[in-house]
Amino acid sequence: MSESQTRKQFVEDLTDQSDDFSRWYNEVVRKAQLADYSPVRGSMVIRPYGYGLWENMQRLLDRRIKETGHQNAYFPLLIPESLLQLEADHVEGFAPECAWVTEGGREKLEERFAIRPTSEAIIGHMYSRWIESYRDLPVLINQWANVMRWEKVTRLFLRTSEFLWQEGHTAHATQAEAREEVLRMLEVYRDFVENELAIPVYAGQKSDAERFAGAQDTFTIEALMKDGKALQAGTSHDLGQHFAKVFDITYQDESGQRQHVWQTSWGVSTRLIGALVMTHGDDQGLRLPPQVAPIQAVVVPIWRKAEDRSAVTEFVAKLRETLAGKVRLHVDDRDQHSPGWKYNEYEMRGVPVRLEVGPKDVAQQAIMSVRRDTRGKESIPLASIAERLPALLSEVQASLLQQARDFRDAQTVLLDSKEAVIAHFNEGKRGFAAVAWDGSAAFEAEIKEKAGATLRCMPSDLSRFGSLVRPESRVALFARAY
RNA sequence: CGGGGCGUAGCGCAGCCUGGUAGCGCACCUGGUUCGGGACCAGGGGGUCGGAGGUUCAAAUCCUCUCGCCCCGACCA
Repeated sequence: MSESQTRKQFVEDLTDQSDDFSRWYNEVVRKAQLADYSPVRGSMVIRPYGYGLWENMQRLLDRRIKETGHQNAYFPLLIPESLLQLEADHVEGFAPECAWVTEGGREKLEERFAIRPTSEAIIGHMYSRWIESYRDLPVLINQWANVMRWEKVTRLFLRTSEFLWQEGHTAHATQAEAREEVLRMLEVYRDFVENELAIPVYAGQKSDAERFAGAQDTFTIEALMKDGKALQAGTSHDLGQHFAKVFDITYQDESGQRQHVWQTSWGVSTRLIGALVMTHGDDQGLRLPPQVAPIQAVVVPIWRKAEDRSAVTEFVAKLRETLAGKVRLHVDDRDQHSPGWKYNEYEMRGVPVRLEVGPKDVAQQAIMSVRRDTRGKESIPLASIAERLPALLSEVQASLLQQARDFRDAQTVLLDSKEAVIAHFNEGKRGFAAVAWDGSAAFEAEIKEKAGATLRCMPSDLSRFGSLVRPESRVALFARAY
């Protein structure tokens, strides 16, 4: 039997990515205890390890949202149908996936409530009451919330009926200021996703066919998963004055004229956890970027004899003290599992660095570190671990981003025609295909129809697409997508 | 929503064709020995076979309906 066949005997073993990527994904999400299925169809339970990831993401993104002048607030879960219906495109976009509350207590409601699929309507309604003067602008509010969309086909983190996200909703005096906000937040997302999640993205604008229901323009960051499919990782919408007009959000300008505000909305969701899994994971399991990993380093104590045990325990206590407040550390001193078992377990769960402490290490007053991304080993003296380990974690973070970027770049091709794009995807190739696009809906629709690839975005950074740049067309990235 | 597949112990599966009172591996519990890449021995606990109805002396097994999940397509963060 080969090694891989032998390994299959273990419960915690995973399907190889190359055998069945979807299956690998489902297994790793559940076995690493990120999430589990719930008794509610299409809904999942986010387990502590997965929620810890989300909390770290929240903290890092929330900081950026506040640094750009926004405040958090909370709007209600239930949205009156009458409010939702005010904006035709919007309600058209969400109608098929709304869940409705029709009863309260034992009485049927006169007007049913939608469980929010997003909050433009309720927030627009409130803004119309809050905004009177140009002095009230801009309004820069974000909320962290759950939303619900009645999805027919669900997948853990990628598409569930209920999911967690943040949604920013802003109102501005001028179109230019709103557009500036849209692009500012897109850049915040790009920076957050690349630097904290180590996921490289193409930032750009959506086509009319792909933009958000009710938006004037939608901007997006698009990531590439290891199976070659693209994933929309965040969106930022220029809402123009559509919602301002239907919700009557107006202000008096300096000359006393009544004007409609210009609005934006932008969001990222727990889908980013799915992106993280599929960007970095390998056949052994997750590989988490240290910046968001719930456990940055796991300590595995090793002993043979009773006297080893006390020496090791003592050493581990010192190690713990040295690293307190510097690294998110977990010591696994459980007796029921061997060190080897623990190595496999924490590799599967993606812990960036493992610290092995056995009698040999105690004798040398050092710790054997093993990084998850390359399995590179390095013995670090206790005296320098407080400096070296954070540096090592930074190296892992940088390395994951670099690996993902190399993959994404290698999977991005420049093609010279619609036909070439169709042929590319129909040959079974994946990744991003860049092409000069005449802007016609027919061009886009034909590729979608014949090759199953959609226009992911028109990238704003054209530095690597120079040969496709023409005055009469725009550069468009096509991909098979989640 | 269309096509395909699967529901038997916590997980992975066998048993179903050819009905006869449910089994294997891992996990779990107890005791002991172990521990530097998934330890071993001994003992033990756990299942209305997804659900409902039917056929039969007898149903995990045959029939009907139903629910759920997975994969591939159409729609979406």
